[in-house]
Amino acid sequence: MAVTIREVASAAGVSVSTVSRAFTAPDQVQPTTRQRILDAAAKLGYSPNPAARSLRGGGTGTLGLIVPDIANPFFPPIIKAMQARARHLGYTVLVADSDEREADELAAIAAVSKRVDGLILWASTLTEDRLHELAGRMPLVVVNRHVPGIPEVRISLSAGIAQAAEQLKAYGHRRCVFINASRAELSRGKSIQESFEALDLSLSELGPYEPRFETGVHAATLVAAHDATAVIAHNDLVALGVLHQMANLGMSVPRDVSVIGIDDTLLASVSTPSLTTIRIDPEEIATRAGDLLIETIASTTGRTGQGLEVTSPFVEIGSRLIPRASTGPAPAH
Amino acid sequence: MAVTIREVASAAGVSVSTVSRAFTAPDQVQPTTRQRILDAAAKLGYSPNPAARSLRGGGTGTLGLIVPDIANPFFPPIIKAMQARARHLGYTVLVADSDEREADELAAIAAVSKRVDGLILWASTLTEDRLHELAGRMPLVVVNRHVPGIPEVRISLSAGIAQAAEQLKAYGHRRCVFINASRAELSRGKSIQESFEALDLSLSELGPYEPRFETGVHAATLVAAHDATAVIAHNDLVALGVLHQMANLGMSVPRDVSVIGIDDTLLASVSTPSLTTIRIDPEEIATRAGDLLIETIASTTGRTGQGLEVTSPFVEIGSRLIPRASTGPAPAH
DNA sequence: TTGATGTTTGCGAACGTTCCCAGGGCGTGT
DNA sequence: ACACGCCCTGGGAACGTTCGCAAACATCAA
Repeated sequence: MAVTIREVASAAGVSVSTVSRAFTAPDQVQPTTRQRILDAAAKLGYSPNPAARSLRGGGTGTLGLIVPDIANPFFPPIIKAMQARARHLGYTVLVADSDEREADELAAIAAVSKRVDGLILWASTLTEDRLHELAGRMPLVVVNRHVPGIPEVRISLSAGIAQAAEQLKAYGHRRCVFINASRAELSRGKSIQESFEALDLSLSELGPYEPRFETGVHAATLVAAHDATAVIAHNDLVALGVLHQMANLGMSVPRDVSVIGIDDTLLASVSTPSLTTIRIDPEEIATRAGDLLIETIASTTGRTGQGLEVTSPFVEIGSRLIPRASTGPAPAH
Repeated sequence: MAVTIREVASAAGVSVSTVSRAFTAPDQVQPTTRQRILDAAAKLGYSPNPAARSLRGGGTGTLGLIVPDIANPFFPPIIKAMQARARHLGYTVLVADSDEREADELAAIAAVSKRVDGLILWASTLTEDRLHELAGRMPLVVVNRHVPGIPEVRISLSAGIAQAAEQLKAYGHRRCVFINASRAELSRGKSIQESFEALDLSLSELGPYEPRFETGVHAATLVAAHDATAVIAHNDLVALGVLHQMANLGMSVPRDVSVIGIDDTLLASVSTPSLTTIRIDPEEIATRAGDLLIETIASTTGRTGQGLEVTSPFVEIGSRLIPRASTGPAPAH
């Protein structure tokens, strides 16, 4: 069996209370006693039982993260970064995915909710009412979703898009196409439309389609029909579909057409040609979302998050263009 | 506060024991009573507190999975599949990564070990002694690692490699290159060497390098020097590096040279040209590893895994060739 | 009718921890 | 010398659940 606090106590010749304090409130116990306890604990290989701790009411020390799809290459770096951040703050992260179906999301929430101190819901499919109800039951942070009264992290593409528009403009492009493959109501199209208009670039929108490779393949064949010389895709995966089909059609990227992705996933850096894309920094978003949740937890428990400065319950993450080889000067004519 | 078993008990007019049994041993309680309890529980929104459960000694209902790198595109589909399998069997999965460093792996193990019923260690960096010690303390399954006496899942590439060799042979290739980018002692090279020899194909080995995109880029320039017409890379990522550099060198794939990857990650299916690769089925490996762990847990606890047939503590996962567009006939001469 | 057997239920201890409360020791100001 | 306060420590209840034990009741054979 695992070694308990009691064994450490008798080994150190103190009571269990003192051992407990030696770990949770080190300054309330005399340094010499404390050292004796720590030594005994180390020798016995003691570490506190999280189940007992959380039963007593101390929280679980775990954050829940529910993303649409773990296998979507956009998320793994975020998960990884959040793990790192959370561990640094003494938390563990429990990840699950919703497959973008409400039923699965509810199942995932049910599976993790009792094991975590709070939940980060990424692009939740739940109704606003349900989210409010959930937020009443436990600390909640939503990402890529706006629900009044619930702490939120939002990804803003506008900076990256503006940079993309600038680059295309500078390269002499005039007519562009946006491939909309968003299944959610919040399309990236509106923001793009505005940025391009501001620079006097014509932009046609294709779709909406599903955010799949084949969508890019399909849409690529339509680009020529729009007489466009640049394509901006809903994400890197779709952009790769475009790249693929352009090659099939005997067109050269970026000589004949420029292609821009969104997300800066691994895909973008290893494609041929490498993909110019709009980057959303996974570390930043993971850190901000994690911190926001911990802060929300702290404010409900009263227990203070260790050294986190107070932030607004609304956080915006920026983006920027990562120029690579898939964009270049517009063809002469 | 959350609703407890006591409230359900008084609502249903029975004792807490009976409520507990209604959930954990349904056949020990009279059907009518049981129904009354279930109704009350549903109305109150009761669900058992996992912390209390595991404190009492019932296990945590969680499996730990430690992989080298969550962001490596090979793992997300495996994680996803294991989550699905585990949930189906009433378990949750807690994932962490080791970054292939012993210190980080130990930290990850420390962080999760008290919260899980057992651990799956993927390509562990730990010494055999440490692993044995760990296995003595909790149920353990290792993947891609052989330690006598510890349940193991091994990935066998031989079938896929044989198919690859066959295909290259049939396409008339004679001289091939293998890019070794394994940091572990167990290189994929030996198995490959054997398969190719068996078909009378010449195989030169490059490396060992790090398993990175740039490795492929670098190695590609060496292929011509070996007078080879086919490349088999340590994994898809390295293969994409080869593809990338071949394009830079003005060589066409598969016209001038054929390229084969390993793993069949998302990368392989969306590259241009799409990548012929050796597939390891993520669902199979996740299922087998998960089941093996649950079984190991059951055999130590005495608690029987729900309806899993007994398997040997050694499981081998096969592989097969996924032919795509990066392989083709050898150049005429 | 009686004893044996089986089914359904309740009581209460135990899991490992935290934290409130109280008590003892010691220094300080009067 | 006394009272007061502070620092350090120990005792013990509580968290929500499971499970061994035994009581209550029904069934059935002799």
